[in-house]
Formats: sequence, structure tokens, C-alpha cells
Amino acid sequence: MASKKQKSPPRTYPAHRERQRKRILDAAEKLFVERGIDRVTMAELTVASGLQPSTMYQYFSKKDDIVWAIVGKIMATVSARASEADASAKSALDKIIAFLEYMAEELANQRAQVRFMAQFDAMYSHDWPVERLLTLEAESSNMGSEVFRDLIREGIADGSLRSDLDPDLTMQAIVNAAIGTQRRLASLGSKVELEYGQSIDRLFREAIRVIVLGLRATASPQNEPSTRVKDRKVIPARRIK
Amino acid sequence: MASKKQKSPPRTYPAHRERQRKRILDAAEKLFVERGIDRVTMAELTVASGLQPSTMYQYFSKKDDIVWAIVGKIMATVSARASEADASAKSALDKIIAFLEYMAEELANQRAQVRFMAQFDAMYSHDWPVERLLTLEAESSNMGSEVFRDLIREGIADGSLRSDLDPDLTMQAIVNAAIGTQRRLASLGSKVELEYGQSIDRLFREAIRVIVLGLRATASPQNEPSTRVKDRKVIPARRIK
Amino acid sequence: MASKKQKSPPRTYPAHRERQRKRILDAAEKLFVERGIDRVTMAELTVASGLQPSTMYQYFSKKDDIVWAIVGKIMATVSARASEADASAKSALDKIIAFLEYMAEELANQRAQVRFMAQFDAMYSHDWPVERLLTLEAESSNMGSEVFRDLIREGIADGSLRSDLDPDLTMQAIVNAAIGTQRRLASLGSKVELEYGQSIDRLFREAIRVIVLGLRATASPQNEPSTRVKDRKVIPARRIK
Amino acid sequence: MASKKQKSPPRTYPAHRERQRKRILDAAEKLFVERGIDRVTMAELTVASGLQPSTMYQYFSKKDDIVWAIVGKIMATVSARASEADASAKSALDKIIAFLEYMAEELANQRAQVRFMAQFDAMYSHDWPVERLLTLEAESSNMGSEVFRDLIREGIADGSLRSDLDPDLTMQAIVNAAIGTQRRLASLGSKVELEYGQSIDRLFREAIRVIVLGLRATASPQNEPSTRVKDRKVIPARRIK
DNA sequence: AATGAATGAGCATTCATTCAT
DNA sequence: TATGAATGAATGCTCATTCAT
Repeated sequence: MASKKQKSPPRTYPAHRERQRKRILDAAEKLFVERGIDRVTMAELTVASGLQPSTMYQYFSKKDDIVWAIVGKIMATVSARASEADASAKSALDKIIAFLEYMAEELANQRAQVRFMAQFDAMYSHDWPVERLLTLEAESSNMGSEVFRDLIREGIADGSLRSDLDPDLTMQAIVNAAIGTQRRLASLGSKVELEYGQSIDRLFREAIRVIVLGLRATASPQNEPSTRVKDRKVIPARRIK
Repeated sequence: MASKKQKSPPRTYPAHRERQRKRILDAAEKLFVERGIDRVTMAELTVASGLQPSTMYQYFSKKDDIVWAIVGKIMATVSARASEADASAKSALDKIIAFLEYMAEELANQRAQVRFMAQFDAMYSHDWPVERLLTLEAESSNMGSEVFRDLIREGIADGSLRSDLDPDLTMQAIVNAAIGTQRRLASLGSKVELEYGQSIDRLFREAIRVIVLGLRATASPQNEPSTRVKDRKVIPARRIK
Repeated sequence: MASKKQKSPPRTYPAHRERQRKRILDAAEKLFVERGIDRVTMAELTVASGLQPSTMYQYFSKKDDIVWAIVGKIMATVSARASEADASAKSALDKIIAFLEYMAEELANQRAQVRFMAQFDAMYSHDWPVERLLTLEAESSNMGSEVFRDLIREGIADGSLRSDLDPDLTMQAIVNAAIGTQRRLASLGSKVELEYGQSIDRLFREAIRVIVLGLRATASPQNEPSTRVKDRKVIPARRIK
Repeated sequence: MASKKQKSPPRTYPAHRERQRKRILDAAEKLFVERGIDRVTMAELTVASGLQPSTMYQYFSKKDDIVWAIVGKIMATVSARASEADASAKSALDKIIAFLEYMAEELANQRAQVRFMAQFDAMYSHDWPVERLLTLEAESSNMGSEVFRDLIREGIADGSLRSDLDPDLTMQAIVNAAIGTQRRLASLGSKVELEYGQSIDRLFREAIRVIVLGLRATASPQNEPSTRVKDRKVIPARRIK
């Protein structure tokens, strides 16, 4: 009703459209993050963005499209930061540490955003075709895939990582573990702090510290070449139920 | 319409009620897991459990109550298994490994259940009062809290764990990381396999292997006393955003 | 669950039934009056009366029956009081005053009960067959009908009432006006006090005072004998619209 | 399904909205009055007004809002008529008589509307905050409050009313009594006629006649034989509504 | 006489989305 | 491009009442 676009520097139409789009996206991200994607109605979105429902549908033809647009934006940011981390460090281990550290900061500073992605993982990715997700990932440059592809190999070569890591597996496993940990912490928020009696931040940092300890090459590598084998013995594949 | 009580052998009322309750819970868990908690309607639940809506409401007066009952059941199971793992191993490290191994098995065999808990974390725990969650946890014996409380201390003493771990922090961090990792993998399911090109199982097992490597005492501990300090240097607290 | 009939003096079955019935009726009257007839559910009634729903249905086969039973009880009380008032006074006017005074007391002391009857008038009498109401009235002796039938004639004869009152109309009109006034005041309760800035009690008493003034014979009755006739001519029952 | 907007001449939006609103209100008033407010479902309302449920909810977001809108409309009408009556008569007694006569006409011609208000008094006003009622009254100009405030004082001064009336009480008491009487008669409808053997109209008119007799000054009776005749002049058979 | 279990019909309200202008 | 109006299909939940024991 009262919300008129008072700030309209570039009077061109494409620019106007872009501004409107951003307005919707900003309002949506805020609400999604505050109350959960499913709990936000299109009506609320229109109120928050100062548009009419029908106008909104001229920018996004489905609610899902808004969700995807936000997911895409976030993934692009993360991806950019990952590349950055990659470039700023010397050894492979340093690169990994830089990436994990970035995640810790993201958890501390963008917790709402992380929670949004947690919701997306838990509820939405499920409903939508894989291709869409992959397309999105491809668009947002390359995330773990490309950047991290050869990091393990590189680290084994430069002596910063244990030699018994699997170049085709370990990095993916670590990235996934870090993301899973981070998003769970963000989701549960204060609940986890009450439950565990520790701050989210410390919990996350301790987890990645252990992971890093597990990745790094030891001073006396000859003491642990058989680690893997031992694990196998210790953890027999007994099926439960 | 179609709801006939074909099995009415045990004529005792409490037993009957218990059977009906289970019927509802089983149907609900299946549906929740298949399509997501929010996406399942009460009407579907009644069809699936072969009862009338009104009958169902005599067992659970709110949809939420069904969700909580399932959460409680799962947490109790997990808790029981945790204690079991605790009892079956000798060194502290072995206990931890047994617990993580149990989680790997759970991921492999009860993936749907794990996905349910992931949804709960992401969407529901958020809406509900902490006390309810804590009560539930208290009821289901004691989960990590009690069982794991002194594991780190114990492990440092018995020489199976690194001496620089934090007795009040590390175990909580590890448990949370394992749960986060496990639930994310269960949520994304085949998506993660396509994305990373590795099976869920291998990804999870590799992640816990690295964690275990990070926890275990090294042969020559004097080589790594300053690990912690180094980490701190390597990971400067630069703010993003 | 816990409510057992601890007080069971006469162990005979009819007496037991009577006690149960009273229990239900007492609980129902309380609830109906507190929250309105329609707003009270049978489930609440069972809780309040300490019985099971199915047990209750052995005493009253429909919710309506409970309502009617209460209405009957109240009407019987009122009727008894009316006769009492009738007997205790000398002149016809005194009898009328005694009755109106009784209504004022009822409003002050049994406001909830009066409100119940107001609800009954407004919502229920509408749905139910006239005969039922008339039967009820016949049972509870005779209310205005008999007792008041000849009061006006009597009053004109004994000189306490105006001579231009209509023996077949005035008394009914007065009784109805008093009941309507009383029930409205009970219904609106504190609202009317806020609206009019006067207590319910004073409003009712002033209303009946004016009515009594209008009924009583004047010093020089010969001056106004024809009022009535003129009125009749002057205000024909012309229908508008 | 059947809802066609056959009449769409005035192409202006606000006018259209107003027409739709009226459509809903008219249908609602009719149904509420026929079957009682609580007994009418939103579904019936939509059928009766020829709209879809969802459309209706764009005009009134709660069932209560519809009830209030109707109450407001009726109160405004009554209020307007009260002022009119006030303006059209000379002596204070004449003004009062004009108002009571209006109520008699309302009972005769708008019985359904009166019954609706009776339901509102008995069931609804109870549930809702006083402020809402008072606000409504304030909006619909001023009803008894303002118009009648000084009527008693005025009447004592001009010699038309008894000198022993209470300027701060009597008028309120009379207005309330008249409304209570009128609404009860409308509620009970044919029942009261069967019970009392007199028409609703006659019962109400006799009641107000007695009230007027009770109000009027008696000192010089010769001054008032024609009071009622004046009424005739004062209250022409003007159409209501 | 008492009661645990069951239920059918309904109810107010919501919401993403489309259409006509 | 913008928007006021409209809507179909649900949605979670209620309640008086009936059965079988």
C-alpha cells in the first residue's frame, strides 16, 4: 500500500526489474530463515517485499523458484569463498584448514543462512530433481568438486597430509562432514548449547580441529601405516538388525 | 469404510490400545520419512493406519504428538545402542569407535529413520520448547551426556587418546559432528552420491576414520605437543561479511 | 478415573440413579451458565460430572435432554416463588410488587441462572417444538398463566390498580417485560454497567418501579378512564411494510 | 460452480467490493436470523452469497467479523432512528414515546433483525471484549447515551414527566427494559403468542403503555388525556429501512 | 449399570496460484 | 508492468453419539 519504490537511480526497465527481484529475494531470505521455508506463505512474502502477490508472480512463477534462487545465491557465495581459501594458502593442508575456518566463521556470522541451507537439505533437496541441484552447482562455479578434487593428492605430495588418505574419497568425506556438522549446529542453535553445555562455536571448532589432526601427516609416519587396516579390524562389519 | 479390526485376539484393553498406538506410529514413521513430516496430512495418516481420523485423535491429540512419540522412540533406541557400545569395548578409543561404527550401521540400515531425525532437527526442534527436547532425552536414559561424559578423560588416562583433547568439549564435538554428518548424508541420499561420486556409506566411514585418527594417541606424542597452538596460528580469526 | 461416588447413603438402585442424575445436572448447569450452552461439549460434561460419556448417555440420551431438564428445574423454582409471592400479599398490586421484587432478587443472587435462561430464550426455544415448552410449563404448575390470570381484574376490583388495564393482556405484558429486562441485564452483565454507568440492580429496580407506577390506581381515576380506549383507536395495529 | 457475476455494470473496483460485501452481509443476516448465529456454517454462507469460501475470506477474515459488521449496521440504524425520534417531538415525554413507538414498529417489521440482536446479547456479547462493543456504539453516533442523557431532566422541567424520576437512572432503565422486552418477544416469536394467548405486538405495546403511564406527570391529569393523540401526529407511518 | 473404543459428518480457515483489466 | 479479485483443493481438528463388552 504505502511502499513505493522511492530509490530508483537507473530509470531503465531492466534495472528496475533487477531491483524488484532483489527486493523479493531479500525479503524471502529473511523470512525463510526466521521461520522456516514451509512456514512462510506467499502472502507474507508480498507484504514483506511491498509488492502485490500478482506482481510477485511476474518475477517468480512459483514459490519454489524463489527458494532455488536463494539457494543458488548462497551456494555461489560459498563457492567463491572456497576458491578464495584455496588460493590464499600454500600447502594442501593449509587450504583445507582455510576452508574449514571459513565455515566456522560462516557459522558464527551467518548462522541464519546456514540454518536455511540445513532446511533445504532436510526438506527440499528431497523433492526436487537431482539435475536441478547439479545444474545449480555447476553454475556456482564448482564448489568442492573442482577445487578440492586434487587436494588430497597434492597434500600427500607436499607432505602436509597423511599418505594413507584416499584421493577420491577423503576430501569429499571431510567436506560433507564439515557441512553436516555446521548445519546441524546452526539448526539446533541454542538447543545444542543447552544440551551439550558448550557454545556452538567451540563445538564446531573442536570438531574441525580433530579432523585436521586426523588428516595431517604425522612426524613419524612409520608408526601408523597400518591405521587403516586396524580400523577395519576394530570395526567389523557386523550388521545390526 | 475399509477399517476392519481383523486381528483382535488379545482381548485385554490396554494391550489393544498399545497395538493401535503402534499401528499409528508405524504408519506415521513410514510416511514422514517418505515424504517429509510437513508434507504428510492427517488424512493420509488415517488411511495408512486404517483408522478413522477421530479414532486417531483419541490416541494422539495433535499431529505434533505423533512426531514427538516417534522422535522419542528413535532417541531411546539410539541411547540404548550407545550404552551397549560403551559396555562392549575396553579402551576409551574402542568405545568411541564402537559408537561411531554403530552410527555407520544405522546409516546403512535405518536410513529412513535417520532422515526423519534430520528433518526433525532442521524443521521441528526449532519450533518446540527446549525443555520438551531435554525431557525426552532425560527419559531416553542419557545419550551422550552421561555415557560419554568422562570418556576423553578415561582415554587420556589409558593412553588410547591424545593428551591434548578437552575432556569437557571434544566428545560433545565429535558426537555432534558424527550425527550431523550422518543425518546430512541420509537426507541427501542419492543426491550426495551423484554429487560426490561416492557411496554414502564410504563417505561416512571415511569421515569417522579421519576423526578417529585425529583422536588417537600418536606413538611419539612429543612430536605434536603444540598442535593446538599451531592451529590457532594457522586459522586467524578474520571476519568475513 | 479417580472420582468414585464416596457418598452413597441409600444403597437402593433408584436412589443411586437419582444421585447420578443430579450429579450430571449440577455439573451441566454450572458449565452451561459459565460458558454458554452451545460452547460446552459433552466431553467436558463427563469430566465435570466424573462419569464416562457412555455412562452419561444412560441417563440422558441427548444433550438437549440435559438442557431441558435444567430449564424445567429452573422454571419450577420460579413458578413456586411466584405462587409464594401471590400468597404472601394482600392487594393485587402488592402481589405484583412481590413478584417483581422476587425477580430483582433473583437477578442479584442467581445471575448465572438468569443468564442461562436468557440463552435458552435466544437460542434454544427457537429450535424446539412449542408443545415441549408448554408441557414443561404445565408441569411446573402454571407460572403466570394461572396465578396471574385474574390478578388485574382483582386489582381493579380492590382499587389497587388502574381501571383501564386489560385483564387479558396487561399482566402478561408486564410479566414478559420484567423477564425480558431481567434476562437482558443478566446476559450483558458488566457490559451494561459500563455502557449505562449504573449497576444492574439499580437499572432493574428503577424499571420495575416505573412499571408499578404505571399500574397503580391514581388519586383521581375518573380523569383517565378512557385512556385505554383512545389508545386503541389511536394506535391501530397497522402493519408497516 | 454456480457463482456467476451477472451484474457487473459499475466497473469501479471500490464499488464492486462494496457490492460484494453487502451481498455477504445480506445473506449472513438472513441465515443468522433464521437458524441462529452459531448454527450457520461458513459453507452455508458461501453458498447463500454465491461466492467461494476463499473469496469470502477476502472480505471478512473471521466469521466473527461478519457478525460484528451486522451488529454494527443494526446499531447504526437504531441510533439514527433514535435521533430522529428525538428531533421530531416537542415534550420530553413525546420524545420517549416516539422512541418506544419506533421500537414497536421495529418489532413488527424487522422481527428477524431484532431476534438477531437478541442472540447477540445472549450469546455473543459475552465472549467479546467490552471495548469492541463500546467502540461500535461510539461509532454509531451515540444511541441512548447522548440523545437520552438529559431527557428526564428536560421532561421534569417541561412538566411532562413525574418529578420523582432520577435523571441519571430512569432513562437508562427504561431504554434497557424496552430493548429487553422487545428482544425477548422477537426471540420467542410464536411461542410467546401460544403461551400468553396474545399477539407479540399487543404484548409489547401494552408494556410500553404501562411504562409511559408510569413516567408521565400526574399532578394535573387534565393536561395529559390527549398525550397519545399527539403521538399519532408525531409518529407518522413513515417507512423504516 | 458401567465403560473403553470407535466414528461419521463436519467445521472454520488457509494458501499457492490464476485471471481480467 | 502492475494489480485487485477470485478460487479450488485441502488441512488439522472436533464432537455428539453408538457399540460391544
